[in-house]
Amino acid sequence: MSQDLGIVDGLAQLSFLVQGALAKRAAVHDLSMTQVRLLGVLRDRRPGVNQLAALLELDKSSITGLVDRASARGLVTRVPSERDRRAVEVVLTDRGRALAEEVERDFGADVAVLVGGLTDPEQRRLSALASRVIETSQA
Amino acid sequence: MSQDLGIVDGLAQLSFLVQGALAKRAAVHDLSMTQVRLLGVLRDRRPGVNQLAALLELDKSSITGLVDRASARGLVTRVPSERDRRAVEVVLTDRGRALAEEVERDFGADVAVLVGGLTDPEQRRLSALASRVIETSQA
DNA sequence: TCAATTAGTTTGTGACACCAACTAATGTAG
DNA sequence: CTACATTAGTTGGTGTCACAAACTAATTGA
Repeated sequence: MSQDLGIVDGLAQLSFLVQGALAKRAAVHDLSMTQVRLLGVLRDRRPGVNQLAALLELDKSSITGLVDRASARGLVTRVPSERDRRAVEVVLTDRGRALAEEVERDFGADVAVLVGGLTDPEQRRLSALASRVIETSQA
Repeated sequence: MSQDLGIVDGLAQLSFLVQGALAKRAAVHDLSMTQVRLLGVLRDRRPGVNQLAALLELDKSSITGLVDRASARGLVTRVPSERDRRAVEVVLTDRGRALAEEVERDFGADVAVLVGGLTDPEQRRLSALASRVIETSQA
């Protein structure tokens, strides 16, 4: 049964599965993948526009519209920086935080289903291997 | 060191890593993620527009422009169906196939680097686990 | 045979990506 | 203490890509 796809196709297809699940959960709340990443990144940071551009690997001009739309929905706000009158800090609102947490919960349920065919030890092994790969990439 | 992120964050972050690598390799050739998926899907199929929409989970009206642009670059062609004069078959050209293979090779190199921190048996285990998850999702 | 269905395109709207050019504030060299 | 360069962020222009609704043309079926 379990036709091994090889590491390249396996990881590629798995990534499409996972991203697809996340995108669908996000779409329920009219969030694009980029919006999800924005909310995710803001959970533990209050970056300026330029830092945000670096974090999301986008052009800074793309950030303006992204934050505009999220801000129009009350998910984030622009707080003027104290030390630099040119700069702003982009900050998650309570509403934005709540929405991020909701999407995260829903997505977690999807992942549970996805890996439901694996035994608990296998799930732990997969989690550990994924973590190792991520860790490597950060070095 | 190896802080386990848990299965949810682990798979999510891994999927962003993998998709990011693929997107960058594709961007070198001015291919969007959707174009890559189009080329990938056409490797072993010659679907009509509606089937393509189902495969890519897009609206059929989105397919028209997608195929238009790929066709303008000589990557795919529209072949009129023999049996149904309304229908077309979207087919990969030699150029499209060559490009798809090139992107696949480049991306394969990225994956090799990504999992380079794992031993060979670990890589096989990861590949097997990924394959199992994918297989489950197809049932 | 003729109404309903199906295949695909067109039109219009919006999100989102880029680049280049811009304003305003900050930094720094002389 | 200016004057110039740099930095933060926005604006405007272009193109891709997604959707929905309306359309044309061919096919099906009652």
